Amino acid sequence: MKAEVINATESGNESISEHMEMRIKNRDQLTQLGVNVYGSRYPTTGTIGEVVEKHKDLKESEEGEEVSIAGRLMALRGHGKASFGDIEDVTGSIQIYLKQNKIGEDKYKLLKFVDIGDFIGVKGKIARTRRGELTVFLEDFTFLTKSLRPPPEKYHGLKDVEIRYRRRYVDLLSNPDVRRKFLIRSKIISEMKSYLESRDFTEVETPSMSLIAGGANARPFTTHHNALNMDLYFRIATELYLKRLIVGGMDRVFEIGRIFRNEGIDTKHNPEFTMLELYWAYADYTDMMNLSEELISHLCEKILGTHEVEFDGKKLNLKPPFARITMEEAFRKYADIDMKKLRELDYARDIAEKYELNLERKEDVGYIINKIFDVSVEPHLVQPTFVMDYPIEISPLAKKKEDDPSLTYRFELFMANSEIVNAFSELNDPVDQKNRFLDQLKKKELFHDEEAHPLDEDYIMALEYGMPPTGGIGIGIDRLVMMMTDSPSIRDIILFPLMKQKD
RNA sequence: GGGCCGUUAGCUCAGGGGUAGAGCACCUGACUUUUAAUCAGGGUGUCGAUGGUUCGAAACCAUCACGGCCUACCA
Repeated sequence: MKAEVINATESGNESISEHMEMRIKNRDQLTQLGVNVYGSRYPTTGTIGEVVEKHKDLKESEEGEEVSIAGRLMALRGHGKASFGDIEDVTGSIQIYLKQNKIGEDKYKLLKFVDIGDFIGVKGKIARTRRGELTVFLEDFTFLTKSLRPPPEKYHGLKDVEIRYRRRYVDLLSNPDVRRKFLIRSKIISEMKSYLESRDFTEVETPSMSLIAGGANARPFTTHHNALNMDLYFRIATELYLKRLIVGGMDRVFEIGRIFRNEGIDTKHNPEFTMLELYWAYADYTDMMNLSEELISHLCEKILGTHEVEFDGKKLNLKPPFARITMEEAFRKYADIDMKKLRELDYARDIAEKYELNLERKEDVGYIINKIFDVSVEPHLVQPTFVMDYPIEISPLAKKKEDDPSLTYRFELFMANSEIVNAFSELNDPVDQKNRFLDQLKKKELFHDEEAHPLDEDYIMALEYGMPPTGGIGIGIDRLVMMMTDSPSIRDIILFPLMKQKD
């Protein structure tokens, strides 16, 4: 018996706890009584949420309709020949009441073998108890699935962050707020799609694996295709493929895609994350600013019902228009730094030293300016703010400004001191683009910069066919979800974050 | 990568050289309108792992593993 038990339940080398043994015994007792503890479909009259909604005005003396519902048993309160319980599905939870003389002595005895966490189907009339609680007065119940492991404590839920991330299913089943966050994440993405589709954008899918990983500064993951005997990279951005589609005449495209970057992990970074990239022909970066503030405020209104969002103890007002400031103005306003002077390498180095920046030998003026910006200006950017006109060296895919070729038509949107959106008027001159790529290659050699953009000859060729003036945008979905759900860590809004192997 | 902190029962946590603790959960019994049900009884444990110090280690020391926060890099 014991051997069979272990066979059926062992996962890894873990020993069987007393709690599991009790549950396994209950399962076996039921099986011996001819009960199928892993039942099949259970036709319901609706979800628990629907039943609760439908009967929310039911008076204490009234009797509601007869319902069949299914869910996970989350609590059981025995009272001898009667018992209360709570069952829960994704839409909500409701109390159930079982009385021996209602469902019969034999059936009531089976309750002894029911454990919290089991899935059951129940049938009965809706009414209120003496305390006014909406309750299904059971006429019958059916085993749908036996649970062999005890759920976490009902009051505190599962707190251990390591187990929460490694066994998200336990986190989800015991912490309703976690479930709520992931449902919001899903809504944000689906609402984003329908919003963009309503503006005539077409959703597309571009390759996740290719010979060149371009479109961003990042180190890629590598993999290998056996049949073709070919090394491949996982994408670090969708940008260059999407712009090829603009060349091809798909004037408004977007992709909400998984991106992979082989870099550090912290509260704001997971190796795989999700980004919206969107390209709009005949538009420019001012259109992108309008679009991003409208999109973000639309999502807040539609999903949260408010423009006031609290994140990390900071109150954010996401009602448009968002503040717009050039990088040069931002430097002056928040750090009393003259950005024009920063273009002199020696001066930039001095300032960088003042901020105790580690420059890693990447002594490129644009790079240093950006680093100084990160430490001197970014900490001030709590309310949503567009920072415009980035240095050309760190913006190799953006069109340069006509009145100042050291800058580009690029902006980033900051909220709660974090970058959420990166967008620009796309560079569509193939000669300029090729030179920018070559500059990146020089950086790669000069500074051993493994994150520099690679040269993508096919992309240049595409530009040679002609890409209309285009505005493009990238939105970090994970960061946006973090803001909208007040989640301080990216791991709280990625269902299965990457964890180190244990044992 | 560096610094600090954590890992004790199924879960939430206390304990800090001398027999392993509490609440919830669980087990036994009582209870036909409870809801963090109640009442009476019962601790169910490789104290993250491995070494060391000690008469004696969950505790002290060392190393390792995993995790968290801060920091550095990146979105």
